[in-house]
Amino acid sequence: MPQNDTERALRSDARRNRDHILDVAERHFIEHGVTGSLNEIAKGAGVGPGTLYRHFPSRDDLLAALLTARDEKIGAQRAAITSTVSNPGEALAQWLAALVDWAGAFDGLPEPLRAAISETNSPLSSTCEGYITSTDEFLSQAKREGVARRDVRARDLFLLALAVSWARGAAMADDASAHAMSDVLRHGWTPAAQ
Amino acid sequence: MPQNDTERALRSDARRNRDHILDVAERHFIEHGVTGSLNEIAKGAGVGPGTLYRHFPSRDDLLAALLTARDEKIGAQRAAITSTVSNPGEALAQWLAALVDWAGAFDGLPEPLRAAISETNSPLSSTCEGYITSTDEFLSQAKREGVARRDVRARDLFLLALAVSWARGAAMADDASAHAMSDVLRHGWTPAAQ
Amino acid sequence: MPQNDTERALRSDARRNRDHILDVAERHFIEHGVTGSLNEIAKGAGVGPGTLYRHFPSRDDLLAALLTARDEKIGAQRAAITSTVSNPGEALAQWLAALVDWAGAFDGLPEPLRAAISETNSPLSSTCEGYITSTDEFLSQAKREGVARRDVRARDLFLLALAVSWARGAAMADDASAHAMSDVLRHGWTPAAQ
Amino acid sequence: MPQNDTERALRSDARRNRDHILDVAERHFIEHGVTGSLNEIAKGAGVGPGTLYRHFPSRDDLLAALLTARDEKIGAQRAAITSTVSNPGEALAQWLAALVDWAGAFDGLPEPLRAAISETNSPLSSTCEGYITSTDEFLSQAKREGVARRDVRARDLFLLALAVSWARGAAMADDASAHAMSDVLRHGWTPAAQ
DNA sequence: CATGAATGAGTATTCATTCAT
DNA sequence: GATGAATGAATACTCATTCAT
Repeated sequence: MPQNDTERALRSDARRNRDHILDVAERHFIEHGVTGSLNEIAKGAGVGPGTLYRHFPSRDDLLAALLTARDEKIGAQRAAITSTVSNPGEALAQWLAALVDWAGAFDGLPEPLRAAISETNSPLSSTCEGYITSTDEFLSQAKREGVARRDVRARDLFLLALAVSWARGAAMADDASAHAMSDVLRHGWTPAAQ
Repeated sequence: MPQNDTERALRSDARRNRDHILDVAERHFIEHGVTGSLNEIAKGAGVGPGTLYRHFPSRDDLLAALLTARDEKIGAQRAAITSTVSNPGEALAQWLAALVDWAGAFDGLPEPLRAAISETNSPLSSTCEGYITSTDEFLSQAKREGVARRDVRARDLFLLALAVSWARGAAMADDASAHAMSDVLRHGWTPAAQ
Repeated sequence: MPQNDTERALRSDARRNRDHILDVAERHFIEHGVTGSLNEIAKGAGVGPGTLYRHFPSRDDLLAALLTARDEKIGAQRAAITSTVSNPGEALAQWLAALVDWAGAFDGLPEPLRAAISETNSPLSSTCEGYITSTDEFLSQAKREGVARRDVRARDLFLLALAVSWARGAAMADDASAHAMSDVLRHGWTPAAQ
Repeated sequence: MPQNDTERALRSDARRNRDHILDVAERHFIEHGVTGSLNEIAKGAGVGPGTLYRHFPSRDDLLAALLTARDEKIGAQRAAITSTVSNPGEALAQWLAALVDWAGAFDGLPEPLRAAISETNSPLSSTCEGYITSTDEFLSQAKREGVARRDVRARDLFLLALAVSWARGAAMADDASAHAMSDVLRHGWTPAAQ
């Protein structure tokens, strides 16, 4: 029986399907936020909901895959910061700004990310842990140089970056606010020279 | 003594109903978060959905009423801070902490509050505006005394308080994080003595 | 006891209330069609739904009262036709046109009118019967003069007038159609000279 | 023989479901009119509301499907008229009578049909358009033979057929009226020999 | 592996009507 | 006689998830 052929075809089809689903899902999440209908995504990708479900058993799996695809981008940012920014304080600041942007990729993305921090079962957990680790590297370096407070923890900074991203999420359209909040994150609302 | 009760009821059995609905809604929101079923609340209060709808045309109306009922509490806090805390920086810090607690009354509450900031039509809008004004009073005083940065705006601080409250949400149960985030909000992650 | 005074006041209030309700209901029906919410009308008139219900136990009672108020207008039309149009065929045609307009006063009005013809219990029944009688007068005269077919009945003509009004009801915006249908009603779709 | 049945089911259990829904819907609409509850139909068919919704996204879709199933019947009537009635006037008359019957299949059916004429988006629109076209064919032929007035339009005749069907509705149960109205439609209320 | 039909609980919302005040 | 609070059945519609084909 020529199943060999069939199986190969299926595998390549599956791969193509998976990638296509991701493309469609990304567009859908950008347009409708992360709570958009999964069935709608399946329909948009030309597959049945069962196929979507097979590839991504939950919404978080889909999100995790989408974020993994973006790993490269923020990874490049991290490398660029590491290699070009000598001031560790500035480096941490830029990294946190990158995180805020990253979590703002889709409307409502901060929510499942926050949830994933507390639930080790979520497919987004490892994603978050990875970025918490990165944050810790920048933070540790900053602490060593004395430009970050010793009592600040990487996990909290990551969570705050999500929070700032969440706060931005509103139909704010106010760039000033966005910057101001990141600024408060860095310096607090107390004056630098006090 | 019983007549007193009766007279109140005579004036309006609706009053009793309304209060009862609010009680039930409060319990429901505490247990199931602000997205809990309104019909369930009506059922729990022993009234038809129409009655709930008559008193509170939208979920936000219900939330606004619930928060108004708590006005007294946070108002008292504000008064206490004003009268007992002489340091304006500390006063602002305590006020923001009170706000974070306030927005954490129900799971998911920060979300509609954030939305209400951008929509002038929401019944929660005036609630938010009131607290933004209070924040501005504390902030202005702090600026006058030079213990708050001049480029920080009350609206952004309020939004950040919501964001911290949001970040606290879920099964965080980590008090250290909660305090740490409020602390970062005040001082940033940079050392005080720089 | 000064109930005499009170009763007089109530009566005059009631009268004013009734008239005011009718005014508001007319506006409401014109804007929202005859299926518009009765409670909304009560609210608009500044009375409780119970008051509306007391004056007009059913929607049809309200419609009947509204149509009675218009009796004068169509009555005047009838008188004018009778006194100025000598040709009985033309008179019947004009009367039917007046009926079509009358039944088109509110969106959806033909529906309860049609129902009222078959139900003797409806408050609209007597209204309809009255106009059927008027139609019969015009029709009989036309028959006597040989300008109306003997096998046509007044009730059917009235019903057809309602039907034409119903057909117009759609967002037609097509005056030609409106006239054409009335014309078919008079002459049929067969040529006059055949 | 049972396999035949099974194979059909294999090809699509949905087919059986769809047909069953249509059967139930037809009975329901006949008994309760076209405004009957869709959920009730779903329940009656033993399917969830989602299944009904999947097959027929809107009430009009369901009606359109039901009418399509009757296409055959009225199509046969049209063919019979065309082939057996040589007099084009009589042919048009019979076709219009067939339309009146068709639109009277369910209580309240004329209403959505009328609405569909003005809305190009309705699933019933194409159905209506088709029958307007058929009407035009009969009408044009009649005009060519001089037995229909040249200023009568097919769309208006179709609408009038709906109107007559509408007028027949409710508990009329008066066959004489029904015939009379169709007759007026053809000849008007003026005598043939004038 | 893919399909997509089916599920069916769940939610918000409306409104004529009643009746205690 | 007036009020208006309460009723509560009823309806349309959604969507994650399953599973027979």
